[in-house]
Amino acid sequence: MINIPKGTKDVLPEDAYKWHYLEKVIRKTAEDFGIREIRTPTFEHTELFLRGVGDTTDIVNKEMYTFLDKGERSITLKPEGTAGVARAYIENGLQELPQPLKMYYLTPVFRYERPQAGRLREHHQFGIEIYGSPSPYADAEVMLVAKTLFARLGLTEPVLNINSIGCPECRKSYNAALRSYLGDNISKMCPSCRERFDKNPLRILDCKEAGCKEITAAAPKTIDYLCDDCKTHFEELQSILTSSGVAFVVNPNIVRGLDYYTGTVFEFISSAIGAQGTVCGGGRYNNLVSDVGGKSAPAVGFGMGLERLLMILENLNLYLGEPEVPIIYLAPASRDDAGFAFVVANRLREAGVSADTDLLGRSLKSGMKYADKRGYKYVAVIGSEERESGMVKLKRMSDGAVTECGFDKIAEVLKCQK
RNA sequence: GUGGGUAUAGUUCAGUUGGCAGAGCGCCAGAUUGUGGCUCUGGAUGUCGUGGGUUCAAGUCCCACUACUCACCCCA
Repeated sequence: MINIPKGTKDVLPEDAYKWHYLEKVIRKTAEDFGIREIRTPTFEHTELFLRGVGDTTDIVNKEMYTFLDKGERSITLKPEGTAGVARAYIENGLQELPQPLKMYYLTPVFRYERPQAGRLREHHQFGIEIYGSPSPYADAEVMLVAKTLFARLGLTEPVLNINSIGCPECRKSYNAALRSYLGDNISKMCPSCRERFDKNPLRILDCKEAGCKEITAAAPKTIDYLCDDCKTHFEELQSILTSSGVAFVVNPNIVRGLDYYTGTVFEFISSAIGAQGTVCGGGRYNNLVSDVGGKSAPAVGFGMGLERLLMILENLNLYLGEPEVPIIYLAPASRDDAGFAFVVANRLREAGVSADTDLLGRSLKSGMKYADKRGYKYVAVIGSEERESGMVKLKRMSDGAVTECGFDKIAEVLKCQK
Protein backbone atom coordinates (compact mmCIF):
# COMPACT_ATOMS: atom_id res chain seq x y z
CA MET A 1 0.00 0.00 0.00
CA ILE A 2 1.52 3.28 -1.11
CA ASN A 3 -0.20 6.10 0.68
CA ILE A 4 -0.49 9.78 0.06
CA PRO A 5 2.57 11.89 0.99
CA LYS A 6 2.35 13.61 4.34
CA GLY A 7 0.60 16.94 4.33
CA THR A 8 -1.15 16.50 0.98
CA LYS A 9 -4.81 15.98 0.23
CA ASP A 10 -6.95 14.32 -2.42
CA VAL A 11 -9.96 16.22 -3.66
CA LEU A 12 -12.47 13.48 -4.43
CA PRO A 13 -15.06 13.62 -7.23
CA GLU A 14 -17.84 14.14 -4.71
CA ASP A 15 -16.15 17.32 -3.40
CA ALA A 16 -14.61 18.77 -6.56
CA TYR A 17 -17.62 21.01 -7.18
CA LYS A 18 -16.71 23.08 -4.11
CA TRP A 19 -13.37 23.96 -5.67
CA HIS A 20 -15.03 24.76 -8.98
CA TYR A 21 -17.42 27.09 -7.18
CA LEU A 22 -14.66 28.76 -5.19
CA GLU A 23 -12.51 29.26 -8.25
CA LYS A 24 -15.41 30.68 -10.22
CA VAL A 25 -16.22 33.30 -7.56
CA ILE A 26 -12.52 34.13 -7.22
CA ARG A 27 -11.97 34.65 -10.96
CA LYS A 28 -15.11 36.75 -11.30
CA THR A 29 -14.12 38.93 -8.35
CA ALA A 30 -10.61 39.49 -9.66
CA GLU A 31 -11.89 40.30 -13.11
CA ASP A 32 -14.39 42.79 -11.67
CA PHE A 33 -11.37 44.68 -10.35
CA GLY A 34 -9.67 44.60 -13.73
CA ILE A 35 -7.18 42.02 -12.55
CA ARG A 36 -6.00 39.45 -15.07
CA GLU A 37 -4.58 36.00 -14.45
CA ILE A 38 -0.89 35.22 -14.65
CA ARG A 39 0.39 31.63 -14.64
CA THR A 40 3.97 30.99 -13.71
CA PRO A 41 5.78 27.65 -13.36
CA THR A 42 5.36 25.38 -10.39
CA PHE A 43 9.12 25.39 -9.89
CA GLU A 44 11.76 28.08 -10.23
CA HIS A 45 15.49 28.41 -9.75
CA THR A 46 16.18 28.22 -6.02
CA GLU A 47 18.08 31.50 -6.28
CA LEU A 48 14.83 33.36 -6.96
CA PHE A 49 13.42 32.48 -3.56
CA LEU A 50 16.71 33.06 -1.76
CA ARG A 51 16.77 36.60 -3.08
CA GLY A 52 13.02 37.23 -3.16
CA VAL A 53 11.60 35.67 -0.03
CA GLY A 54 14.80 36.19 1.95
CA ASP A 55 17.44 33.85 3.26
CA THR A 56 16.72 34.61 6.93
CA THR A 57 13.13 33.38 6.73
CA ASP A 58 11.97 30.00 7.98
CA ILE A 59 10.32 29.39 4.63
CA VAL A 60 13.64 29.55 2.83
CA ASN A 61 15.78 28.08 5.59
CA LYS A 62 13.86 24.97 6.48
CA GLU A 63 10.71 24.60 4.45
CA MET A 64 11.61 24.53 0.77
CA TYR A 65 11.32 21.53 -1.51
CA THR A 66 14.68 21.96 -3.20
CA PHE A 67 16.45 19.45 -5.45
CA LEU A 68 19.03 19.24 -8.19
CA ASP A 69 17.59 18.38 -11.57
CA LYS A 70 19.38 16.15 -14.06
CA GLY A 71 21.26 19.18 -15.37
CA GLU A 72 22.60 19.90 -11.87
CA ARG A 73 20.45 23.03 -11.53
CA SER A 74 19.08 23.81 -8.11
CA ILE A 75 15.31 23.87 -8.46
CA THR A 76 12.66 24.69 -5.84
CA LEU A 77 8.94 24.01 -5.82
CA LYS A 78 7.36 27.40 -5.25
CA PRO A 79 6.80 28.03 -1.53
CA GLU A 80 4.71 31.14 -2.25
CA GLY A 81 3.33 32.88 -5.30
CA THR A 82 4.84 36.35 -5.35
CA ALA A 83 8.46 35.70 -6.27
CA GLY A 84 7.57 33.93 -9.50
CA VAL A 85 5.29 36.78 -10.53
CA ALA A 86 8.06 39.30 -9.83
CA ARG A 87 10.42 37.24 -11.97
CA ALA A 88 7.89 37.05 -14.81
CA TYR A 89 7.25 40.79 -14.52
CA ILE A 90 10.91 41.52 -15.08
CA GLU A 91 11.67 38.78 -17.56
CA ASN A 92 8.75 39.59 -19.86
CA GLY A 93 9.28 43.34 -19.80
CA LEU A 94 5.92 43.92 -18.17
CA GLN A 95 7.33 47.13 -16.71
CA GLU A 96 6.95 48.60 -20.20
CA LEU A 97 3.19 47.99 -20.24
CA PRO A 98 0.86 50.70 -18.95
CA GLN A 99 1.12 50.65 -15.15
CA PRO A 100 -0.17 49.70 -12.71
CA LEU A 101 -0.23 46.09 -13.72
CA LYS A 102 -2.78 44.05 -11.79
CA MET A 103 -2.46 40.30 -11.81
CA TYR A 104 -3.91 37.33 -9.95
CA TYR A 105 -2.85 33.73 -9.65
CA LEU A 106 -4.29 30.44 -8.47
CA THR A 107 -1.47 28.06 -7.68
CA PRO A 108 -0.33 25.17 -5.54
CA VAL A 109 2.47 26.08 -3.13
CA PHE A 110 4.81 23.73 -1.30
CA ARG A 111 6.40 23.98 2.12
CA TYR A 112 8.02 21.22 4.13
CA GLU A 113 6.17 21.66 7.44
CA ARG A 114 4.60 19.53 10.15
CA PRO A 115 0.97 19.39 9.09
CA GLN A 116 -1.85 20.35 11.44
CA ALA A 117 -5.35 21.78 11.11
CA GLY A 118 -5.20 24.35 8.33
CA ARG A 119 -1.60 23.64 7.46
CA LEU A 120 -0.40 21.38 4.66
CA ARG A 121 2.76 20.66 2.72
CA GLU A 122 0.95 21.35 -0.51
CA HIS A 123 -1.78 23.92 -0.37
CA HIS A 124 -3.37 26.28 -2.85
CA GLN A 125 -3.31 30.02 -2.91
CA PHE A 126 -5.22 32.73 -4.63
CA GLY A 127 -3.03 35.80 -4.79
CA ILE A 128 -3.12 39.21 -6.32
CA GLU A 129 -0.29 41.54 -7.23
CA ILE A 130 -0.40 45.21 -8.15
CA TYR A 131 2.87 46.40 -9.67
CA GLY A 132 3.85 49.95 -10.43
CA SER A 133 1.75 51.96 -7.98
CA PRO A 134 3.18 53.33 -4.73
CA SER A 135 -0.20 54.80 -3.78
CA PRO A 136 -2.02 53.78 -0.60
CA TYR A 137 -5.04 53.38 -2.88
CA ALA A 138 -3.32 50.31 -4.29
CA ASP A 139 -2.88 48.92 -0.75
CA ALA A 140 -6.53 49.60 -0.05
CA GLU A 141 -7.67 48.04 -3.31
CA VAL A 142 -5.79 44.86 -2.56
CA MET A 143 -7.57 44.58 0.79
CA LEU A 144 -10.85 45.43 -0.86
CA VAL A 145 -10.46 42.53 -3.28
CA ALA A 146 -10.17 40.13 -0.36
CA LYS A 147 -13.04 41.71 1.49
CA THR A 148 -15.23 41.64 -1.63
CA LEU A 149 -14.43 38.00 -2.21
CA PHE A 150 -15.30 37.13 1.38
CA ALA A 151 -18.57 39.03 1.09
CA ARG A 152 -19.50 37.23 -2.13
CA LEU A 153 -18.92 33.95 -0.39
CA GLY A 154 -21.23 35.02 2.42
CA LEU A 155 -18.42 35.72 4.87
CA THR A 156 -18.25 38.77 7.08
CA GLU A 157 -16.11 37.23 9.71
CA PRO A 158 -12.37 37.37 8.90
CA VAL A 159 -11.11 40.50 10.64
CA LEU A 160 -8.72 42.74 8.77
CA ASN A 161 -5.64 43.49 10.87
CA ILE A 162 -3.26 46.09 9.47
CA ASN A 163 0.11 47.43 10.46
CA SER A 164 3.09 49.18 8.96
CA ILE A 165 6.55 47.81 9.56
CA GLY A 166 8.16 50.74 7.75
CA CYS A 167 10.79 50.96 5.10
CA PRO A 168 14.40 49.81 5.73
CA GLU A 169 15.18 53.31 7.07
CA CYS A 170 12.42 53.24 9.71
CA ARG A 171 13.41 49.67 10.57
CA LYS A 172 16.90 50.68 11.68
CA SER A 173 15.67 53.17 14.27
CA TYR A 174 12.91 50.84 15.35
CA ASN A 175 15.21 47.86 15.88
CA ALA A 176 17.48 50.02 18.00
CA ALA A 177 14.54 51.21 20.10
CA LEU A 178 13.21 47.70 20.58
CA ARG A 179 16.59 46.29 21.59
CA SER A 180 17.08 49.01 24.14
CA TYR A 181 13.54 48.53 25.51
CA LEU A 182 14.04 44.80 25.93
CA GLY A 183 17.48 45.28 27.44
CA ASP A 184 18.06 42.82 30.25
CA ASN A 185 14.55 41.37 29.98
CA ILE A 186 15.65 39.38 26.97
CA SER A 187 17.19 36.82 29.30
CA LYS A 188 13.71 36.08 30.71
CA MET A 189 12.23 35.42 27.28
CA CYS A 190 11.81 32.14 25.41
CA PRO A 191 14.78 30.68 23.51
CA SER A 192 13.37 31.55 20.10
CA CYS A 193 12.89 35.16 21.15
CA ARG A 194 16.47 35.32 22.37
CA GLU A 195 17.50 34.15 18.92
CA ARG A 196 15.25 36.69 17.24
CA PHE A 197 16.82 39.45 19.25
CA ASP A 198 19.88 39.40 17.01
CA LYS A 199 18.47 38.01 13.82
CA ASN A 200 15.12 39.73 13.36
CA PRO A 201 13.95 41.60 16.48
CA LEU A 202 10.67 42.50 14.82
CA ARG A 203 9.53 38.91 15.10
CA ILE A 204 9.66 39.06 18.90
CA LEU A 205 6.36 40.95 18.74
CA ASP A 206 4.74 37.95 17.11
CA CYS A 207 5.62 35.52 19.92
CA LYS A 208 2.69 33.73 21.57
CA GLU A 209 4.50 32.73 24.78
CA ALA A 210 2.65 34.24 27.74
CA GLY A 211 5.83 35.44 29.40
CA CYS A 212 7.13 37.07 26.25
CA LYS A 213 3.78 38.67 25.55
CA GLU A 214 3.88 40.26 28.97
CA ILE A 215 7.28 41.76 28.32
CA THR A 216 6.42 42.99 24.84
CA ALA A 217 3.01 44.38 25.80
CA ALA A 218 4.46 47.84 26.31
CA ALA A 219 7.22 47.48 23.74
CA PRO A 220 7.79 50.17 21.15
CA LYS A 221 5.59 49.81 18.10
CA THR A 222 6.82 50.03 14.53
CA ILE A 223 4.13 52.58 13.76
CA ASP A 224 5.68 54.98 16.28
CA TYR A 225 9.02 54.88 14.47
CA LEU A 226 7.91 55.44 10.89
CA CYS A 227 9.64 57.99 8.72
CA ASP A 228 7.47 60.82 7.41
CA ASP A 229 6.71 59.10 4.12
CA CYS A 230 5.78 55.79 5.71
CA LYS A 231 3.72 57.54 8.35
CA THR A 232 1.76 59.56 5.81
CA HIS A 233 1.23 56.46 3.68
CA PHE A 234 -0.15 54.49 6.62
CA GLU A 235 -2.45 57.32 7.68
CA GLU A 236 -3.77 57.78 4.17
CA LEU A 237 -4.39 54.06 3.87
CA GLN A 238 -6.50 54.09 7.01
CA SER A 239 -8.58 56.99 5.86
CA ILE A 240 -9.15 55.36 2.45
CA LEU A 241 -10.24 52.14 4.13
CA THR A 242 -12.59 54.02 6.41
CA SER A 243 -14.17 55.99 3.61
CA SER A 244 -14.56 52.77 1.55
CA GLY A 245 -16.37 51.06 4.37
CA VAL A 246 -13.64 48.49 4.97
CA ALA A 247 -13.50 47.71 8.69
CA PHE A 248 -10.04 47.08 10.14
CA VAL A 249 -8.07 47.09 13.35
CA VAL A 250 -4.53 48.37 13.69
CA ASN A 251 -2.54 45.50 15.12
CA PRO A 252 1.06 46.44 15.89
CA ASN A 253 1.94 42.77 16.29
CA ILE A 254 1.38 41.86 12.65
CA VAL A 255 4.91 41.54 11.32
CA ARG A 256 4.83 38.76 8.69
CA GLY A 257 7.51 36.17 8.13
CA LEU A 258 8.67 37.04 4.64
CA ASP A 259 11.54 39.46 4.26
CA TYR A 260 10.23 41.30 1.25
CA TYR A 261 7.60 43.35 3.06
CA THR A 262 8.09 47.08 3.41
CA GLY A 263 5.55 49.41 4.96
CA THR A 264 1.99 48.10 4.91
CA VAL A 265 1.35 44.57 6.15
CA PHE A 266 -2.01 42.96 6.85
CA GLU A 267 -3.80 39.74 7.66
CA PHE A 268 -7.41 38.66 7.51
CA ILE A 269 -7.87 36.49 10.59
CA SER A 270 -10.72 34.06 11.12
CA SER A 271 -11.79 32.42 14.34
CA ALA A 272 -13.80 29.76 12.53
CA ILE A 273 -10.87 27.39 12.04
CA GLY A 274 -8.25 26.02 14.45
CA ALA A 275 -5.10 27.71 15.59
CA GLN A 276 -4.10 28.72 12.07
CA GLY A 277 -6.59 31.56 11.69
CA THR A 278 -4.88 33.67 9.05
CA VAL A 279 -6.74 33.06 5.83
CA CYS A 280 -5.17 35.89 3.87
CA GLY A 281 -1.90 37.73 4.42
CA GLY A 282 -0.09 40.35 2.45
CA GLY A 283 1.32 43.80 2.24
CA ARG A 284 3.61 46.06 0.29
CA TYR A 285 6.98 45.00 -1.08
CA ASN A 286 8.57 47.91 -2.81
CA ASN A 287 12.03 46.40 -2.99
CA LEU A 288 11.17 42.95 -4.26
CA VAL A 289 11.47 43.72 -7.97
CA SER A 290 14.90 45.29 -7.55
CA ASP A 291 15.96 42.53 -5.13
CA VAL A 292 15.40 39.91 -7.80
CA GLY A 293 17.21 41.94 -10.43
CA GLY A 294 14.69 44.27 -12.04
CA LYS A 295 14.35 47.99 -12.36
CA SER A 296 12.87 49.17 -9.06
CA ALA A 297 9.06 49.10 -9.00
CA PRO A 298 6.62 49.41 -6.10
CA ALA A 299 4.28 46.47 -5.51
CA VAL A 300 1.55 45.32 -3.16
CA GLY A 301 -0.43 42.10 -2.90
CA PHE A 302 -1.67 39.19 -0.85
CA GLY A 303 -1.82 35.42 -0.72
CA MET A 304 -4.96 33.64 0.37
CA GLY A 305 -5.06 30.03 1.55
CA LEU A 306 -7.83 28.23 -0.28
CA GLU A 307 -7.94 25.16 1.94
CA ARG A 308 -8.37 27.46 4.93
CA LEU A 309 -11.00 29.47 3.12
CA LEU A 310 -12.90 26.31 2.26
CA MET A 311 -12.61 25.14 5.85
CA ILE A 312 -14.16 28.37 7.08
CA LEU A 313 -17.04 28.10 4.62
CA GLU A 314 -17.64 24.51 5.63
CA ASN A 315 -17.45 25.22 9.36
CA LEU A 316 -19.94 28.06 9.00
CA ASN A 317 -22.21 25.94 6.78
CA LEU A 318 -22.10 28.44 3.95
CA TYR A 319 -23.05 27.81 0.36
CA LEU A 320 -20.42 25.89 -1.58
CA GLY A 321 -22.03 25.45 -4.96
CA GLU A 322 -24.03 22.52 -6.25
CA PRO A 323 -22.79 18.98 -6.79
CA GLU A 324 -22.44 18.41 -10.52
CA VAL A 325 -25.13 15.87 -11.29
CA PRO A 326 -25.59 14.26 -14.68
CA ILE A 327 -28.83 14.87 -16.56
CA ILE A 328 -29.96 11.49 -17.81
CA TYR A 329 -29.26 7.83 -17.26
CA LEU A 330 -30.25 5.37 -19.96
CA ALA A 331 -31.14 2.12 -18.25
CA PRO A 332 -31.03 -0.92 -20.53
CA ALA A 333 -34.05 -3.13 -19.94
CA SER A 334 -31.82 -6.17 -20.36
CA ARG A 335 -28.27 -7.02 -21.29
CA ASP A 336 -29.27 -7.25 -24.91
CA ASP A 337 -30.26 -3.59 -24.90
CA ALA A 338 -26.96 -2.27 -23.58
CA GLY A 339 -25.48 -1.76 -27.02
CA PHE A 340 -28.38 0.33 -28.20
CA ALA A 341 -28.42 2.39 -24.99
CA PHE A 342 -24.72 3.03 -25.52
CA VAL A 343 -25.44 4.45 -28.97
CA VAL A 344 -28.33 6.59 -27.73
CA ALA A 345 -26.18 8.01 -24.92
CA ASN A 346 -23.55 9.03 -27.42
CA ARG A 347 -26.09 10.74 -29.67
CA LEU A 348 -27.29 12.75 -26.69
CA ARG A 349 -23.75 13.89 -25.88
CA GLU A 350 -23.33 15.01 -29.46
CA ALA A 351 -26.51 17.04 -28.99
CA GLY A 352 -25.00 18.69 -25.91
CA VAL A 353 -26.73 16.68 -23.19
CA SER A 354 -24.77 14.88 -20.48
CA ALA A 355 -25.84 11.27 -20.61
CA ASP A 356 -24.71 7.98 -19.14
CA THR A 357 -25.59 4.37 -19.53
CA ASP A 358 -24.80 1.04 -17.96
CA LEU A 359 -21.24 -0.27 -18.13
CA LEU A 360 -21.67 -3.21 -15.78
CA GLY A 361 -24.51 -5.29 -17.20
CA ARG A 362 -26.82 -4.30 -14.36
CA SER A 363 -30.40 -5.38 -14.14
CA LEU A 364 -33.02 -2.73 -14.77
CA LYS A 365 -33.91 -2.49 -11.11
CA SER A 366 -30.30 -2.18 -10.11
CA GLY A 367 -29.84 0.43 -12.81
CA MET A 368 -32.67 2.47 -11.32
CA LYS A 369 -31.08 2.29 -7.89
CA TYR A 370 -27.76 3.34 -9.32
CA ALA A 371 -29.33 6.30 -11.13
CA ASP A 372 -31.07 7.35 -7.94
CA LYS A 373 -27.90 7.22 -5.88
CA ARG A 374 -25.83 9.04 -8.45
CA GLY A 375 -28.46 11.77 -8.61
CA TYR A 376 -29.41 11.72 -12.29
CA LYS A 377 -32.29 14.09 -12.95
CA TYR A 378 -33.90 11.78 -15.52
CA VAL A 379 -33.92 8.11 -16.34
CA ALA A 380 -35.10 6.50 -19.55
CA VAL A 381 -35.45 2.76 -19.95
CA ILE A 382 -34.10 1.51 -23.25
CA GLY A 383 -35.47 -1.83 -24.40
CA SER A 384 -37.41 -3.67 -27.08
CA GLU A 385 -40.60 -1.69 -26.45
CA GLU A 386 -38.83 1.58 -27.10
CA ARG A 387 -37.02 0.28 -30.11
CA GLU A 388 -40.24 -0.97 -31.66
CA SER A 389 -42.31 2.13 -30.96
CA GLY A 390 -39.48 4.63 -31.41
CA MET A 391 -40.72 6.39 -28.29
CA VAL A 392 -38.98 6.75 -24.89
CA LYS A 393 -40.40 7.69 -21.50
CA LEU A 394 -38.28 10.30 -19.73
CA LYS A 395 -38.84 9.80 -16.03
CA ARG A 396 -38.08 12.74 -13.77
CA MET A 397 -36.54 11.24 -10.64
CA SER A 398 -37.58 14.00 -8.26
CA ASP A 399 -41.30 13.25 -8.61
CA GLY A 400 -41.61 10.35 -11.02
CA ALA A 401 -43.31 12.46 -13.70
CA VAL A 402 -43.01 10.91 -17.15
CA THR A 403 -42.68 12.65 -20.50
CA GLU A 404 -42.88 10.56 -23.66
CA CYS A 405 -41.07 11.53 -26.83
CA GLY A 406 -39.31 10.15 -29.89
CA PHE A 407 -35.64 9.20 -29.69
CA ASP A 408 -34.67 12.16 -31.83
CA LYS A 409 -36.43 14.58 -29.48
CA ILE A 410 -34.81 13.58 -26.16
CA ALA A 411 -32.15 16.29 -26.19
CA GLU A 412 -34.70 18.94 -27.10
CA VAL A 413 -37.13 17.92 -24.36
CA LEU A 414 -34.41 17.76 -21.70
CA LYS A 415 -33.04 21.16 -22.65
CA CYS A 416 -36.51 22.68 -22.18
CA GLN A 417 -37.12 21.00 -18.87
CA LYS A 418 -33.89 21.45 -17.00
C1' G B 1 12.71 20.59 14.79
C1' U B 2 9.57 20.05 19.88
C1' G B 3 5.26 18.22 22.75
C1' G B 4 0.25 15.72 23.52
C1' G B 5 -3.49 12.27 21.54
C1' U B 6 -4.87 8.22 18.32
C1' A B 7 -4.27 3.59 15.28
C1' U B 8 -9.80 -2.71 14.60
C1' A B 9 -13.85 -3.75 7.46
C1' G B 10 -14.56 1.20 2.18
C1' U B 11 -16.13 4.60 6.46
C1' U B 12 -17.57 5.90 11.65
C1' C B 13 -16.59 3.24 15.72
C1' A B 14 -17.66 -0.99 19.77
C1' G B 15 -14.68 -5.02 21.64
C1' U B 16 -15.50 -6.51 29.55
C1' U B 17 -10.61 -9.17 34.64
C1' G B 18 -6.22 -11.40 28.35
C1' G B 19 -10.32 -16.68 26.10
C1' C B 20 -13.55 -18.22 18.55
C1' A B 21 -13.00 -10.37 15.29
C1' G B 22 -18.26 -7.23 15.85
C1' A B 23 -22.14 -3.17 14.83
C1' G B 24 -24.15 1.17 12.19
C1' C B 25 -23.50 3.47 7.51
C1' G B 26 -21.78 2.35 2.62
C1' C B 27 -21.15 -1.50 -1.33
C1' C B 28 -23.29 -6.03 -4.10
C1' A B 29 -27.51 -9.34 -4.95
C1' G B 30 -32.62 -10.63 -4.12
C1' A B 31 -38.13 -9.89 -2.27
C1' U B 32 -42.61 -13.76 -9.46
C1' U B 33 -44.28 -9.40 -15.15
C1' G B 34 -39.78 -3.60 -17.61
C1' U B 35 -38.78 1.14 -13.06
C1' G B 36 -35.36 4.36 -7.79
C1' G B 37 -36.15 6.37 -2.66
C1' C B 38 -39.14 3.17 2.58
C1' U B 39 -38.95 -1.86 4.48
C1' C B 40 -37.22 -6.96 4.69
C1' U B 41 -33.65 -11.08 3.43
C1' G B 42 -28.91 -12.65 1.99
C1' G B 43 -23.68 -11.60 0.62
C1' A B 44 -18.54 -9.65 0.03
C1' U B 45 -14.64 -6.93 2.29
C1' G B 46 -9.75 -7.60 8.09
C1' U B 47 -1.71 -8.55 7.98
C1' C B 48 -6.77 -5.72 14.61
C1' G B 49 -0.60 0.12 11.82
C1' U B 50 4.58 -2.69 11.79
C1' G B 51 8.24 -5.50 14.52
C1' G B 52 9.61 -7.59 19.01
C1' G B 53 8.40 -9.19 24.24
C1' U B 54 5.25 -11.42 28.44
C1' U B 55 1.60 -15.59 28.51
C1' C B 56 -1.20 -22.11 27.80
C1' A B 57 -3.61 -17.98 25.17
C1' A B 58 -2.69 -10.91 23.07
C1' G B 59 -7.14 -6.59 19.26
C1' U B 60 -6.55 -6.28 24.75
C1' C B 61 -0.50 -6.04 28.83
C1' C B 62 4.97 -4.17 27.93
C1' C B 63 8.89 -2.05 24.49
C1' A B 64 10.41 0.00 19.88
C1' C B 65 9.19 1.88 15.21
C1' U B 66 5.80 3.99 11.65
C1' A B 67 1.58 6.62 10.24
C1' C B 68 -2.29 9.89 11.32
C1' U B 69 -3.93 13.97 14.28
C1' C B 70 -3.82 18.38 17.35
C1' A B 71 -0.66 22.11 19.33
C1' C B 72 4.21 24.89 19.41
C1' C B 73 7.61 27.21 15.84
C1' C B 74 6.27 29.47 11.32
C1' C B 75 2.73 30.54 7.75
C1' A B 76 -2.03 30.77 4.00
